[in-house]
Amino acid sequence: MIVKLLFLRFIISNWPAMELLMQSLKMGINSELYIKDPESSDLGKKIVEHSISMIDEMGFERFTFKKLGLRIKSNESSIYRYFENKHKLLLYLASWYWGWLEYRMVFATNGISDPREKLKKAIEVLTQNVQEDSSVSHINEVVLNRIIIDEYSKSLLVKEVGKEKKDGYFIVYKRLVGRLGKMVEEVDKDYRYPNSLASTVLEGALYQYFLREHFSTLTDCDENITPTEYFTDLVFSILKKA
Amino acid sequence: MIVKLLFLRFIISNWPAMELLMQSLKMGINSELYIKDPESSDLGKKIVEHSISMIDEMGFERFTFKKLGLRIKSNESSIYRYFENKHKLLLYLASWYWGWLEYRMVFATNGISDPREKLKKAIEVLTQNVQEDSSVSHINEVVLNRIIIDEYSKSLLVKEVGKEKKDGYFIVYKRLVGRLGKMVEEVDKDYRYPNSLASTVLEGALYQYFLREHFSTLTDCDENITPTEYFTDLVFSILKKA
DNA sequence: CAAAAATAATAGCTTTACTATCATATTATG
DNA sequence: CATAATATGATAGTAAAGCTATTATTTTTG
Repeated sequence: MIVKLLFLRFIISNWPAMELLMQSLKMGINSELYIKDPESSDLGKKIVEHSISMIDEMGFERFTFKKLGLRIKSNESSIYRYFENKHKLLLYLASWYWGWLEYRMVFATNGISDPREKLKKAIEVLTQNVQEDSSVSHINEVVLNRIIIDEYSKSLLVKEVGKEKKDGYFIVYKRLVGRLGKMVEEVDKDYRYPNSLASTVLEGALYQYFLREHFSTLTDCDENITPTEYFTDLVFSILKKA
Repeated sequence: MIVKLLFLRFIISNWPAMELLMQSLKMGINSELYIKDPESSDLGKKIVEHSISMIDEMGFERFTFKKLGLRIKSNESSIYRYFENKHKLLLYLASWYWGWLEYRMVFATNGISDPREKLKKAIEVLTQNVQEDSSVSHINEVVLNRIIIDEYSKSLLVKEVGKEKKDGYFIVYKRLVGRLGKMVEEVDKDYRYPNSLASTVLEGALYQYFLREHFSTLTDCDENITPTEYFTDLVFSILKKA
């Protein structure tokens, strides 16, 4: 009884934050990434939910809409009414992921006025690997984080797509890099490469996790040393001391 | 006449170096990456040569052995006698590329005794983009560099392959990161993340070139600022001063 | 309840990623 | 130089991927 009550209170107290999160996430994701908004129906949510777990299990190349249809007992053709193809679906998942990270970062750094503390917190949130499946019911953020580590680079590769479209697909990521770059500038106005540093941290953190998992000799990160520690040290060694 | 003579002298004087390069390159490349050594025949060389240009033109996913066959007026099935599939071919090209860079790096840093100067030179060679089609006749290193920037991450993604095999496919790259890591250690024995820094520099340089080309707002690199400059500054800010 | 919208079932098409077989060059060697 | 070995080419075929189209059946909603 008490448990239930507590649970209820939790839901209620978190409702506005959750709403805000969903708002902010949906706002960010470019509507050209989907044909029909997957958040708008049960089937759509199922598609997103199970595509995440299937890509994690079998890897992006072996994942197909046909297999997904079988898994969720729906029809291949129905899935095509939500996403043009699996590449767009991956872009959608990636946008969702970066939007979610952005939200958490903004939230976590919100009250902090000292630029160094703020940047430190931001790096922490952005380079930590996700441990808890927290906010949105049908999306498992832990698994999503794993597939982003393994598959994100595939989403970038876009010979087929024109500059304008490409820009749209990556607005969320671009905005996130921009924010981080700004925070770097706040700490050291004279540093000449804030955007490069920001993109290096975001991409580099994924890469270090990838290496830790698949090519451990290429990284010093392990159970003890985290990518967060490595990049925090890196960034604050580079920026001039206060 | 004078031009011809000079050219001849150049070839002759470079012959041993060239031989050595070829040796070192072939040595490095894991023989499981090909079925039949492409260096051993005209057809093999053609396959390598034209696969590079075709991947550059159309991107790795659109590139197929059938199309390559058409281009070089050979048969799809003949190509399959050299490479198991296009993914292995990409791994072969990547190994070749890293081996070539490794060779140039070792060569360029050979005489240098000061660890800082040595590391600086290494970073220069490893992060510079390739401007001249220099050493091996049938391989255009400029174009190869371009496809590595765009497609290298695809070669890494290896859900299908077991740990042991994977290690074999990437020996050259691993050795290169190892070498660079060692040079970092030589400069600062107390730095805790030499391998992570080495892998960050190699991967990060490719990424900065990629961004410069496709998402220029995410980087400060442009015609004036090079990834080499950015990473040189980064590395030497991190390592403790002499 | 009827119309509209969403989903499912089925079929079919083109391309990719191969494998297999047999024919024909090319090269090596006795 | 003959011939056996080897490399390459031509052709065919298969399974799966990556779609599109059509029609039938639910489900939603005004």
